[in-house]
Amino acid sequence: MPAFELLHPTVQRKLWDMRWTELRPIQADAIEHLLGAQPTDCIISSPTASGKTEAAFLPVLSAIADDPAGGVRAVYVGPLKALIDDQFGRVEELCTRMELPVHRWHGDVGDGARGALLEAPAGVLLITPESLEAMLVRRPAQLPALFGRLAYVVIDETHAFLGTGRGAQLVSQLHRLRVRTGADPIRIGLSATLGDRDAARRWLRRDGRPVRLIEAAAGSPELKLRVYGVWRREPPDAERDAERDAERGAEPAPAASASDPALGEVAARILGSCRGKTNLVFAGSKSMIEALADELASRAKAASLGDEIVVHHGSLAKEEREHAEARLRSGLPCTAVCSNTLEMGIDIGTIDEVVQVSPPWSVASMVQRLGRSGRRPGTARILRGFFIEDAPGPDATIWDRLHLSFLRGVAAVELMLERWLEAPDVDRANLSALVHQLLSILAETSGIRAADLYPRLAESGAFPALTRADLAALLRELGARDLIEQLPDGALVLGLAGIELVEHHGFYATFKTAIEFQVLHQGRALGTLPESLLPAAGEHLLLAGRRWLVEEIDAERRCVHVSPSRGRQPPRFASGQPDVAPSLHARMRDLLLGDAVPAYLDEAAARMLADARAAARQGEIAAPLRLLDDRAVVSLFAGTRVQRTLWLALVSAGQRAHAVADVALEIHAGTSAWLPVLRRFAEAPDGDALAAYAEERLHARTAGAEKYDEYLPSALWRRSYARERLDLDGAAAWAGRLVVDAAEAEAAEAAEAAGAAGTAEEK
DNA sequence: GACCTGCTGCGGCATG
Repeated sequence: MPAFELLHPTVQRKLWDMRWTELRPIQADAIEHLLGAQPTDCIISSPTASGKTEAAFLPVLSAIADDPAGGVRAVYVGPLKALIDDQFGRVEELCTRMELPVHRWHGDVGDGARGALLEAPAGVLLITPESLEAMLVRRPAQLPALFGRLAYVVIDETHAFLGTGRGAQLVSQLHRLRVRTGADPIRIGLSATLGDRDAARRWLRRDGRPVRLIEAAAGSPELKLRVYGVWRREPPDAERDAERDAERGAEPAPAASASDPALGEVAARILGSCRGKTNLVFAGSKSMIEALADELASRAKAASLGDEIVVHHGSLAKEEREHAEARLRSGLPCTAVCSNTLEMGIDIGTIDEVVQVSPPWSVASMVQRLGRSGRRPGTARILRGFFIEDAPGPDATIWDRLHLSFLRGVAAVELMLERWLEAPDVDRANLSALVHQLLSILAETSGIRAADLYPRLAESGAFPALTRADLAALLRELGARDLIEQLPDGALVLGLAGIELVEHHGFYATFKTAIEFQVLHQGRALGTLPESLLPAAGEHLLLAGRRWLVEEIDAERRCVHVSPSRGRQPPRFASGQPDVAPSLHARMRDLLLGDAVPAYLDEAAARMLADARAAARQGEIAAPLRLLDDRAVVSLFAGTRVQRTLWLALVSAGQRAHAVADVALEIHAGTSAWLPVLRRFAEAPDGDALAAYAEERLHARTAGAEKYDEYLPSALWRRSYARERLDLDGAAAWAGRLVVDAAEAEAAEAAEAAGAAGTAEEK
């Protein structure tokens, strides 16, 4: 039967009303699968704005149209409140002719709307994982009435959940709902970019039931691609000013106007190609976003362009972000300087050009960003990359001259063109999320026997590596910390510390956030800054694309009061850095050692590549190991994890080694010192020992760790660190290879020395 | 130099 015929009559009428002339192939496939004879879980994968939401909701609404009440029949889980608000409008529009209520529930939803759902649960509910968590913890008795008849769960932006603690939380929640209410809904994942299809299916359902993959036929609109190299020839103004001040013996001016000429040049060129259009400019950091937006805005103003420059990132107030989104949708010329907050499917209308300033950390991220343009039929996707590199000065090292950041950008473009994407690790242990779900289950059940707890966690599929012994060790640790306790009848309940944790409103999220100060202008929220990097009163601050003077800091209320000003100083934000995949590093190395010049490089970028290749030849980067007089240089380009593992193997054995960016190592000792270390490591890599070193000496368990890592038994944390942050097999293979290379080099050297000695004797 | 996501219940006050 044709897909349209399978739809419920009211849904069909709605499509007539909306003057749809045909269903897209992905929608027809989804309808035929979900309304066919054997509907199963499925993943619908197709580009952004290709009608994925409708592909899921047309069949779901059809299926529940005649029986919409007696509980929520379909749940939509979204990773962002803004996305939920957008989708709420779209689903409501689809439901206008139907007697089918649509509800939304997240932190900004008022009591009235919440009451309406609780009073008569029915229809569709759009919700975040955190709000679902709050329901599980606070309203366990109401769950059967709310979700007992749940038939479908739609998970939007599935790729954002894969392999993350938040993803484990969501999968665990679905299992908990099933245990409590008996409902076992069909799961429908929606995604634009999937690096590993089988992994995505395994993540969605792990009990062996089939998961159907419904994919749009390959074939994307034409891609117009250009990569520009930009040289930073001199230090930024701030540095120069500081140096001049230092020479004069003066205090550095607090209101230094930090202007980076390279960023200014990028801004001028972006305006040149983007003026009069609607564009997204992705920059590498929030600090750079603000600095670049300021450069763009002052140039647009000086040239009297009507183009508006807006800003969008995670440290801006909701009102500021909504202003940017509305302006993008308006159709008036607009350039948004943004972070990955605009990667996901929030409605921002049609985008003409996507600009990437400084390389992204992953290929998947770049693909998501590019997916934002070329969505109008017949238009091309346009991507411009601007990669800034320091012009090498007299002190530049080989590593400076390799232009690694530029190379990472070009390598990411190359992999993107080959349709390669990073694969998420969906089999990871998710220990921090495990602690979170364990405490949450104790709150939900007000007590559960240990024998019932293991299956509830293990059978959820959220914690694939969990053994009974691991859980027992974890329970002992949590008991010792008063987070849980065991009653005389054997039931596990929350302890005093556990109750305190669960009752705090910060409990519901699996991720942690640093303490932040709110930035206010005349009582109006602009955004937030981390407590650890606050500017002082009297200093300047760029935020939300405008220039401010810090008037006063109210530590008690955690507020920074600002007023408009002319001085500019980019804000600072603390952050870690993600691990780069081995494939991306490998491609950087291939680029260095190859001789092909991609056609999309402009003249300066081609020059950068040529310079980097010359430096690579001079530095003998092709050789994995070079023995110099006072040190050994190891060129890895093997991914951050291999580098971290080898570095730990050396320093934990007392060697002086240090990392060169994340692609190489320098060992400051003779081979007689470090060769035995690597030989032992190659033969028997001991992940636990390396993790122990990282835990005790580098405080890896607190600094940069996940939210509840601090409550894990040491042994459990170490095993997961070794598995998730290190690459033991990869590093052991490298160690073995280096041992062989070093032995060969030394043998060659000895032979040469012997030969030289022989020649000397002959004389 | 380097990303992002989320949040309850209740007391107190103003307003119709």
